[in-house]
Amino acid sequence: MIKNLVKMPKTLERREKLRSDLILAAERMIAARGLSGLKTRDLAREIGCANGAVYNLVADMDELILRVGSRTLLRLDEALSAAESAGEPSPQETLVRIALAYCDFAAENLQLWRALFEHRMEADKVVPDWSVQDQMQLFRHIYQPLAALFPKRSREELGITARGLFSAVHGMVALGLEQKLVAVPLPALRKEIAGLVRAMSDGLIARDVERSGGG
Amino acid sequence: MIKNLVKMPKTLERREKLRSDLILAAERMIAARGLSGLKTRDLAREIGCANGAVYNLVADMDELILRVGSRTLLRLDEALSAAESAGEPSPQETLVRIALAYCDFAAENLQLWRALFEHRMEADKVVPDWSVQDQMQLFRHIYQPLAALFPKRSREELGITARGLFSAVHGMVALGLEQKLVAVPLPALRKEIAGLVRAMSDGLIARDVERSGGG
DNA sequence: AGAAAATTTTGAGCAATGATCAAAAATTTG
DNA sequence: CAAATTTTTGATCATTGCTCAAAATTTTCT
Repeated sequence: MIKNLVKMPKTLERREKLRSDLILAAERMIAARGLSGLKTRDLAREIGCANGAVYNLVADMDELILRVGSRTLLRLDEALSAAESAGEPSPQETLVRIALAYCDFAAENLQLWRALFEHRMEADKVVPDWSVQDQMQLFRHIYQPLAALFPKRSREELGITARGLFSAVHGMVALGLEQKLVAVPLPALRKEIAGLVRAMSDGLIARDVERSGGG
Repeated sequence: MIKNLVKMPKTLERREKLRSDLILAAERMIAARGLSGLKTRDLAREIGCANGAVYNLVADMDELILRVGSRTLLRLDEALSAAESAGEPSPQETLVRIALAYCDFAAENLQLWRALFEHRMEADKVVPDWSVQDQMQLFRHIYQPLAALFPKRSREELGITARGLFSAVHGMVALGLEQKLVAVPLPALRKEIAGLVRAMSDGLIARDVERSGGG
């Protein structure tokens, strides 16, 4: 029968509250014990419902992990936004600040940040659109300073450069924070990143000038 | 009782053969179905032994995955070595060739390459030394051309730069081959990588000159 | 309000999986 | 060849994500 959408029945209210509790509990659990430490039974106990009830709130673990990822991406986005506008407006230094903010966020939210990249969708299931959109937002922070540095480049070229630069920084952070390869002290890693970002943008500018005129 | 080490009894022979079969089967299985598609029962069936026998050949799944990783790293090392010496000897172009070789290897061995980074040791177990050593070897390819470019830098500084550069390329390959973010066609990715590596080394050289004299 | 209908929650249970270990099989020794 | 030793086996355990019939709850209808 058709639901009364105005009264917001107790059931729906409770459900929304529970769903939100579930996502928060999952977030805490990943932060504390890593993606592989996330267990449905622990979650159910934590939010006070039956094992099976988790699947009334969320289609499966994949969705839950993606929801947590969405929250992590949102916070990351905020951190990058803050870095974008704090400090001197020079595009190069803005790029450096954003890179360092990315590094700091990853270090401070290690497990949640890792979960973003470790998680693999169960075979032949596609990542839902809302999650993909979340991810794409990140490049936009880096896009603006790049556009200022390279006014002649097309939107598409800039997009490619932005993704490349972002990926390079991501790699440095990823391998830098990985204890698998030699663990690097955080200050050293930050210095390394700042140096390479400056070098990359210097190099890109030099090649840009070379290309479009001044020899 | 004390084993006769000369006769190489049938048992040991068989065991070594089985162990080797096991690792090869695991390699094929990861290549075909990804790290998460690796199952002990399938492995046992594949090499023709009982389920439990897998644990006579290998301590646990972690060790097996590390053994496969060791083989993958060896092949990667060979690919990078080949790139190091093929083509013009200019250090910059050598760096570009190595980066592209890394990219190509990852693309051609996608699942095995991913397994190298996806795998996480079970909680509070340490990666054995032989595996760590394998991993460190990779930086050495990039170290030599860098030493040629920056003769004044100390061994330690060069090591840091080498790791940074390697990590940056790794990041571009990792996010570039990840269908999670927008899938990039391989030729475009290679172009992007070559461009950024050239820019990075240009930038690094400029900053080096600036630092140690001409300015 | 109260009974019937519809919905939601529950938790026992399923299937898959990594790992174990007592018993069976094979090998070596004497 | 029989006893002693080692190796292999596969039934079994514990853990998981997930399902689904039954129980509990909520809503609807009179």
